[in-house]
Amino acid sequence: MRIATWNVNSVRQRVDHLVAWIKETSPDICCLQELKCTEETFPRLEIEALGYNIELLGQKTFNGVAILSKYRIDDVIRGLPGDESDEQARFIEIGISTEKGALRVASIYAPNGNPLGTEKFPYKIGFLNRLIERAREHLANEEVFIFAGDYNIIPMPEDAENPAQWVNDALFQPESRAKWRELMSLGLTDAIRASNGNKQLYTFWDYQAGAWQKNNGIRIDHLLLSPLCADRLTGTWIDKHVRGWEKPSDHVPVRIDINL
DNA sequence: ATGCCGCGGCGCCCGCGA
Repeated sequence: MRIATWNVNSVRQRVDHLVAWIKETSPDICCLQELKCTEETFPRLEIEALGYNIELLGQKTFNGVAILSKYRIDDVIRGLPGDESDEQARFIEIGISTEKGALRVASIYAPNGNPLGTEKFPYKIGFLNRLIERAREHLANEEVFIFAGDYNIIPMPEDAENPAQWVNDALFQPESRAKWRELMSLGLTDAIRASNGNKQLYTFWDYQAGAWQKNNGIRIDHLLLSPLCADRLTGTWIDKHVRGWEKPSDHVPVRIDINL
């Protein structure tokens, strides 16, 4: 089974790229972030024509997450549990069934958290705390799951071409990185790191200041695997070439194969 | 340097992203 995540930075702007990339890579399940549209304006027909079921949590202008699935979707959770007052569309989770057992997949768009010193940073940390709690519950229930998405965390210095540039940024704050370690210490596996050692690999290049041309990237899009999922990991890819397409997203797709 | 670029919107500037 092939599972992917991609922050598309407006799904309506990116629908041609999305279709082309799906035809190239044929993911079974695809998590999307930053739809920047509502349920009503999501390009449903174009995606359904490729054979996908679609579940999404939309929002006008900002955020928005979706999961495309070639498998029948058994159940859906819209919104990250733990804060009824949170109105931002940043989390959707589905359950599917395979011959080898059930799988849960979440599409996550963690808050950016900038600028520091505003309410945005504690909101980011609060969101990550709720995500940790969600993972803890799944582990306690012995669920097989994948938490995929834009975490807006640079886990380690080797996850940035120029780490010094990020020291005063919410993405690389000690508190953000500590939340990442807290997730890892639950027993989750960072799929890209598990199969690439400490190699410098990026998933995001800013539109500004020629970041792409200089390869001034960061790795912030991650697939975190529960223990049984990690045991079944057979391959990982970062589809970097997509960043070179005409009018690209600033993020590229990341995908894995698992023996499920 | 807080902008550089790109996105959406009761749009022609502004907030937001990372």
